[in-house]
Amino acid sequence: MKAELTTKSLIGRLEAAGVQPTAQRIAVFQYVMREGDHPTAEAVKAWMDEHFPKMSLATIYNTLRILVKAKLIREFKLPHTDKVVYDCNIKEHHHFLDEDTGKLIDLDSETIKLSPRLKRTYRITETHVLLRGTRRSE
Amino acid sequence: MKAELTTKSLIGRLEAAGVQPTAQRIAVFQYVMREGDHPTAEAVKAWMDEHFPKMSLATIYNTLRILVKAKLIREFKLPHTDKVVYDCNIKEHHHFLDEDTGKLIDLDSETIKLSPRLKRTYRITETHVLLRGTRRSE
DNA sequence: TTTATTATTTAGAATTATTCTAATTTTAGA
DNA sequence: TCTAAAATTAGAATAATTCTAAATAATAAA
Repeated sequence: MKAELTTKSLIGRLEAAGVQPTAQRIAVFQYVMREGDHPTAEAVKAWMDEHFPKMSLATIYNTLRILVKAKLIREFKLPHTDKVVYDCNIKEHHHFLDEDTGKLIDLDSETIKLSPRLKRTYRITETHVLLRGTRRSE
Repeated sequence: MKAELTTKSLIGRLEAAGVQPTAQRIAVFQYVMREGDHPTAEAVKAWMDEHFPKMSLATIYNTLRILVKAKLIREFKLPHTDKVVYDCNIKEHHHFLDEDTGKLIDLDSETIKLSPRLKRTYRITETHVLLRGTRRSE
């Protein structure tokens, strides 16, 4: 595991962001950062039901909201599902939905370019992109 | 009004698409094609309450679904709202959300370019883009 | 035309993800 | 330890959309 993803360092990050590191918050943060692959609140709940004594769904939603607000994780509303997806990647990036596996893949920001004319006409503050398709066999 | 948007021609398009042109369907289609600017089902309902004797919300949802399936209009799930938005523009295109006015603006498909590397790695079948920001004053 | 069949519309119930409420529990500080 | 503030909780509320089953309208057959 990457050094920055130890429980200790994650607690440090919560504190640095002004978020009290309760047992529940540590568990949710840890799951999204380490195990979860673009999890939904539902996926967090399922994991907690297995690995945490007892966490209410309300706490999961509350905690995810707090983590997003603190910019420790990001949330995405994507057009292929009604469920909000959480992402440990807080850098600006895009998504590719692999239709074979159903998995979301992060795409680097530079893989998509806006035309200069567009940037001249609009002051763009947010860019949401979801591509769908399949991986090409190599 | 453009010649192709007369009631007669819209009825013709419904028929050509194998959709029986009932009064309700003509009214909804007409509204989305002519008056509505990226309307939601709610907006369609509000308009019908003013201009159509009596149309149930179920019919509005049914009809919009039928029109989308027939590829006469398109629907978009955008990340800034939970409401589905309908669009008379059936060509592949993107959207810009003007944060000053709240209005959606259609962007030409060519305003956004995917990197060649990306296209080499993935077979992309759908591209969803929403940009947010403000219009630059000229 | 009459009748039979099929398609459409409808009101209201159901669904689903998420947020809210109000009460309880936990934590931190004096 | 005691108090106050913060966090957690169960369950109710919300909101957009879909579903259900009954009523209405339209089309086709006799």
